[in-house]
Formats: sequence, C-alpha cells, structure tokens
Amino acid sequence: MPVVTLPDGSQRRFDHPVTVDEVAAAIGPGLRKAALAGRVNGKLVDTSHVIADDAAFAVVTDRDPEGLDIIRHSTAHLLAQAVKELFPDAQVTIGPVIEDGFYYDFAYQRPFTPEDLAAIEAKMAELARADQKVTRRVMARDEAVKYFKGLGEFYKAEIIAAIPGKEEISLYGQGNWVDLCRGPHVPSTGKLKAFKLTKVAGAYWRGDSRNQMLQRIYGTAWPDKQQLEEHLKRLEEAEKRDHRRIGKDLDLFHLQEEAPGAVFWHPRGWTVFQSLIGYMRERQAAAGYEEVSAPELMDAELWRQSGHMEKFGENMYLTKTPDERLYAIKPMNCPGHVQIFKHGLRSYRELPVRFAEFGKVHRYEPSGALHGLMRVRAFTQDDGHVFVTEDQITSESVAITRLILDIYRDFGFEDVRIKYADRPPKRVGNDAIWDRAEAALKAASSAAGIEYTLNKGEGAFYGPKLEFVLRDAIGRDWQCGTLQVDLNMPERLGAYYIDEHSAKRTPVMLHRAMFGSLERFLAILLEHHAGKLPAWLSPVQAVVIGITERQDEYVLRVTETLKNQGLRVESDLRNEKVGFKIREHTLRRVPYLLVAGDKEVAANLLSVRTRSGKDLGTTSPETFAQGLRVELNSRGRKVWEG
RNA sequence: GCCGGCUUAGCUCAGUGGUAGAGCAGCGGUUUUGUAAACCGUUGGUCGGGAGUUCAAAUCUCUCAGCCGGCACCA
Repeated sequence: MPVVTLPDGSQRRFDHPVTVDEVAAAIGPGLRKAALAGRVNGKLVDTSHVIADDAAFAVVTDRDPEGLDIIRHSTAHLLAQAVKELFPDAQVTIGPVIEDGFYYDFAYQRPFTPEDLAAIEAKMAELARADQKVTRRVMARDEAVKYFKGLGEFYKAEIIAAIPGKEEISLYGQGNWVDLCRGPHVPSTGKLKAFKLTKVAGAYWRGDSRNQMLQRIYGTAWPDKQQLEEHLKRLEEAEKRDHRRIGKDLDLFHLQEEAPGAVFWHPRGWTVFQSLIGYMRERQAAAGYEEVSAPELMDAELWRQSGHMEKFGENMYLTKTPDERLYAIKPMNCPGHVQIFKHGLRSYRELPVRFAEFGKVHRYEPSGALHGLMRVRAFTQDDGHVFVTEDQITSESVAITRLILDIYRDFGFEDVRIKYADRPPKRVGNDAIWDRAEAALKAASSAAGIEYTLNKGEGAFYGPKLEFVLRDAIGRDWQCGTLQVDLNMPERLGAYYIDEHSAKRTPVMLHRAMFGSLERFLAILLEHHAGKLPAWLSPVQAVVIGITERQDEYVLRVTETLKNQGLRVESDLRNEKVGFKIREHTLRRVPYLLVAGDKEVAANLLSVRTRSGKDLGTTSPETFAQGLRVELNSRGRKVWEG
C-alpha cells in the first residue's frame, strides 16, 4: 500500500491506491482546490493519476513554473476546442507552450480574421465557465491513428505515426472534444481564468517553407487576471522602447520606400553612430588592429572562389557594368581583407596580422525579414580578421574573447552568454579541416575560461563560431559578437605566408565582430536604455537654457565654451517658458539641462537638471564640464552626479 | 519569399459611396517668462502608386509598392 513522501519530508500512508487529487485532499482542502497536477517521483502527472506504490510526491499549483506551463498548455487545448466548435472543418495540429503563452496551429480553408479571434476567445471563456472535466485515456497506436483519421484529423494521425513505437499514446478529452497529447493537463477547464488571444499568423507545417501554410493563433495565459494585466502592461512598456519609435521621436534616422532596408541617418543619429565607431577605433587600435578599407564592388569571380556566390548568391546584389563585367556588392568583408593580406609576401614573423574595417555590406534580405534597424539590407559591421598560425589560434582567441566582454561592460551589459556553434549541414571544406577548427575553438574557449552552450549545426559555412549573446534591461537576449575559426577561406582565396623553413603555409583566419551590425547594436542600445543613451553616446549631451532674453549673451557664451571643449552642447534661446523648454529637451532625452536666469548670470553659474528630473543644484560651467568629461571617459560605467 | 493586417497634413489619428477633418508641429503676432505644454491668428493633403466599378470613390474591386505582426531565412 502506497506511502507518499511530501516535499517537506513528511509521509502519508494510504491503505489503497490513491489519485493525486485524493492525496492533495488528504493534505488540505485548499491545496486540493489549487492542485493543477502532481509530481510523482519527479514526473508530472494529472490529478487523476493513480499512485499504487510508494512515491515521492508534490502537488503542482499555479505557483510552480510547471503549473503555469500546464495552464498555458491547457489553454491551448481550450483554444483548439473553441475553434473546432466554431469551425468544425478546421483540422488541429500542434499547440505548444511558448514564452509567456502558447499557440495552436490549424489547417483551415481560409485564414482566421481578427473578428474570428474575438469570437473564438468568447467561446473559450464560455467553455472555461462550463468547467468541463478533463479526462485522460490511453490508446493503442494503430487505433489512435485510425481514430483521428476517422475524425478527419489527418495532421494528428501523421503526428501519431511519427511517435516512437514504445511511447504511450494518450488522449485528452474535455466536453465532446478529444486531442492527442502527452499532458498533463488541468483537471477541469474552470482552472483557466485569465487568457487572451493575441494574434493570428501563417506558419508552415513542421516549420518547413516547402510545406502547406497553417493558421497559427497566439495567446497568453496566466494564473489570474491581475498577472494577465501586468503582462499586457509589460508589452506596452516594451513597445515604448521600440527603437523605430524612439528613432522618430529623437530625429535619429528614417527609412523610406525607395530604399527598403537602408537607413537615412539624420545628424543626431549619425552622431551616435560615429560615437560608436570612434569608441571601437580606440579599443581596436589598443588591441593591435590596423584599420583597412576594401572595395564595395569586386568581380563576381572572387565571390565564386570564396564560396559566397554558391551559398548566398540569391542574397547578393549584382551589377553589370557597360564593359559587360559582373560585379558583386560586398555582403561580407573577409574576401577583401584576404586580398590585402595577400598583397606582398607575408612572413610568419608578421603574424598575427589584425585587420579591422567598419565595412558597409549589402545583403538582399527577404522582404519579410526587414525590421527597423534590427534587420536591414545595408549595414555596417565592425568587422575584423586576424591572420594567425595554427599555434596562435588559442592565444588570439582568448584575447578577442576578453576584448569583447570588456567592451560590453563599457555599454553596461554585464550579463553575457556564449554559444558555441559547430559545423552546419551546408559547408565548405572537408571533415578533417572541420575537426581541427572545432577542436581549436573549443580549446581556446576553455583557455579563456568561458562557459558556453552548444548551438548545434549553426556555424558559418566556412567555420565554427562562438556567439556572444547579451541580455538587455528588460530581459531580452541579443546575439551580437562573434568569433569564428576559419581554415577554409584563406586556402580558397590563395592566401599564404612563409614559415620559418621558407615554406608556404596557409594562415588561419579568425573572423570577429563585437557589435556585429552597428545599425542593430544602436537599435539594441536605444531599446536597452529606452532612448536615454548614456551621455557619451547622446547626440546632444547638454542644452543651455535661458529664462528670458536677458540671459541670451551668457547662454551663448557658456555654450561656446563647452563646445570648444569637445562637449556636444546646444543652446535654446527660443521665446518660450522654461517649463516648455525643459519638457521638450527631457522628451528628447538630453542628459543635462543647464538653466541660466539672472541669478546664475550674476554669479557665473548654471542650474543643472538631469533628464530624469533630478535637480543637481547650481555649479560653474567649468565644474560642470569637468564632471561631464569624467563621466564621458568612464563610458557607461559611471555618471556625473554634480 | 509565405500568411494576415495596415498606408489620410511633418507627427499622432478621426472620417463606411455625396464639397477631406482634429490635436500637436510649422509660420505670423502678442507675451519676457524660474525647472515637463502661455495666448491669438494662420499655412498645409493628386487620402501610398496604378487600373477598374459607379452619375459620384479616402470609402467598393483588382494590382503594385512599402510598413506592421508572425512563419521561413539570417554569411
């Protein structure tokens, strides 16, 4: 007879097999009501699950992460049930839990409309109110296939057919609707109290663009209404951080129809962009890089040799000149850098050779992929290529890794994860070369003392890579930096150096980027800071504001003085009230507002206010400049506090 | 590229077949102002492009483009 051991170590003895529900009831009526599922010997099960033998036991409620997942999963089922009631011809496919919610894919003869969505959501609420019991039963595989085929659910039948033979096939029913599912599920639909359908979209069956397009409905679900509201609020806040919105508000850049996926940088945006470049120049020079610049346009033949034409030809811009020569606009900088390396004889004594370029590349991205500055067709990489001997891979990789991580700290990104991506299915070079490259990159990673997760099959076509992923202020991950070990490209493009025995040797090429795309990195910064860029990146670092025209001369003089010290300062002499000017510059996220009235002019002072509304008191222009300079020099690590 | 939605003044948005609107911005004045919006007046639109239906189209249909949300892709 079963003895169940609770998480606190206490035990309950039963004289007959019991269900999870019964055990929960034995512990307390409140817990029984809150029970969504059980955990028996580590395995999640329904509340109807029968425990016959001794077991470790826990009740799963909506306070457990697993409980939340179960709510979401069951809400996906509720969605499918509602769709089947309203659109009996629709076929169900899969409905997994995703971050903050769930989706369900349906095959239907027409796309669902926003009006359908409202109707479906209403039907879901109705079904939840009915508090239908959710029941589980097991069916033999062949029988299950037959069962779903009989229902006209051919996608389900296909899914079952693909389930490994030894796995149990379980069906879940609620009301008159049955779905194949691994479970577990909530005991009854009444447990689903707070959900909302968010969007409809097309999605390919089995994620393959050669397959039929299904209708995907997304939704979110939470334990209670309040948490749902909070989630919707968070989405709203994230929307306010949208770099496209901020870019417009702050007059940084725009995009227009004639140049899809290409950025028109306005003076303020370009100032930020140039600040990024200036910073990186400094860091790279200190790290032993030499800046180069390779042509934007090179003969297509070169791109054939590199392998780009074969793999990415469809995404390259080509142009035929009047002399009938075919040129490609560079989608990457590496072949150009190899040409510079190749020019002249290189000795092993010169290695490592470190080239860096703020190279503007063009890639014809699929139209549906474009997204503000995040995904564009013309962008600038802080691209570097280091030519090394095989012996130098480790030390050089360690140096690159350290540099990347240190640079991220200057931008206030402390939380950085690293992924290791190995050989992709479509690649150049033989397996022996890949074995060496992968081993070298792994060795370098452990020498650098970094931990990584595996990103299987996601390496570049010419070599494995480390991907540096940073986490922003609202918890989103962005892959930016990359380090790739390439034993293929130098050989394909005929690069070599002379070793200590006067023999020709092919160098190894390390590809690396810190920002990745400057356009995208800038977008990430805008969203991370919600537009409040640190002063060293702000297009305007301070505005000097006069209260009446009596201060005009002083305001101009102070502005001039600060500008002469290399600070980005403007004056605002407009015929407006101070409150109005403060409001405008605050909305433009200017870090410091320097107000001068008669009192300040008389004492040669400025009244300093930050964009977050903090009053830093009065100070002389000299002291302010000094403090700001300290802040600028410490990058994102420190701010001036008056 | 695929599915859906959207596109009206510089910006944010009303306007469901019958003479194109509002707020903000801009411009011209008044006001000389103390830390997130002073007041008065006023300019501004081939309603994304093209084609069609209709006596009549911002509004209905087709088509192209761009954008937005997903999917697929991402050297």
